[in-house]
Amino acid sequence: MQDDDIANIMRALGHPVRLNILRFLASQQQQRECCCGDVTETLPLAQSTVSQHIKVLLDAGLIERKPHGTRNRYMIRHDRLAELGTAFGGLLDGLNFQVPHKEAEPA
Amino acid sequence: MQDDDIANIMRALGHPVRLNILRFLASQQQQRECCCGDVTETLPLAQSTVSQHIKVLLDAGLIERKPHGTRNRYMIRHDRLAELGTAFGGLLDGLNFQVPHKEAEPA
DNA sequence: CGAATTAATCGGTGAATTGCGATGAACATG
DNA sequence: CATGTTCATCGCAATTCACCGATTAATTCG
Repeated sequence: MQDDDIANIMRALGHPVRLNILRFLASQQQQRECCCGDVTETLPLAQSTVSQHIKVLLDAGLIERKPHGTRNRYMIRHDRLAELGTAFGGLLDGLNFQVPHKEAEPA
Repeated sequence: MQDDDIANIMRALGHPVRLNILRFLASQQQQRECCCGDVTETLPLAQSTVSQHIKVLLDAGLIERKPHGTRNRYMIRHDRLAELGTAFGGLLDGLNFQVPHKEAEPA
């Protein structure tokens, strides 16, 4: 992964609302897939604003959209999270620090 | 670490120039401590711009300043990188939701 | 003290981000 | 076909970001 890619992803993660969205998607996706409205309900923001944040996460490749009827279902891209983990580990390694690697199986 | 803190640090890491600065500091600090001018030489940016980027990294707690004569020496805060590694690992863990064990259901 | 060095900070510009309400496309259903 | 639902997208305003040159504070040294 290039510096630009890493920086892009970092910027996508650089907003509390987007962290919340990611965590919400992660917590719900055991049972169901969430659409934009589901996310909006959990936040004190307008639908259009949430949609924008979702777009940022989409562009960063952290989530994917799956159209389903009149609504779009969003899900976390675990493959990309794995990539990110590796890249981030590499970054920290490069800064002369060993990453504490927990071995979590990406379901 | 709070979401806001994580988001702040992510935003600080969300610019290629700042990644370069961090890596440069890391690469040089084996031999010497670097001042703002040293960093500026390695980048196609004005001194004031580099100083701004350094300030962002300072505010995020990723580096520290040590005044030394007429110049300031900057060094990476490995303690904070360790914290960040832990927090980031926790974040990814939270997003890579664990699939419950098949036999783990309470009878 | 005066001159030089270093680098933070100020002021300005243009672009990007964050938020909103409103609009419109896509789809399901009566 | 008309209606309702969902939600991406389009302005729009306010704020922040990235960059620059110029200035200024602090320090060293002659």
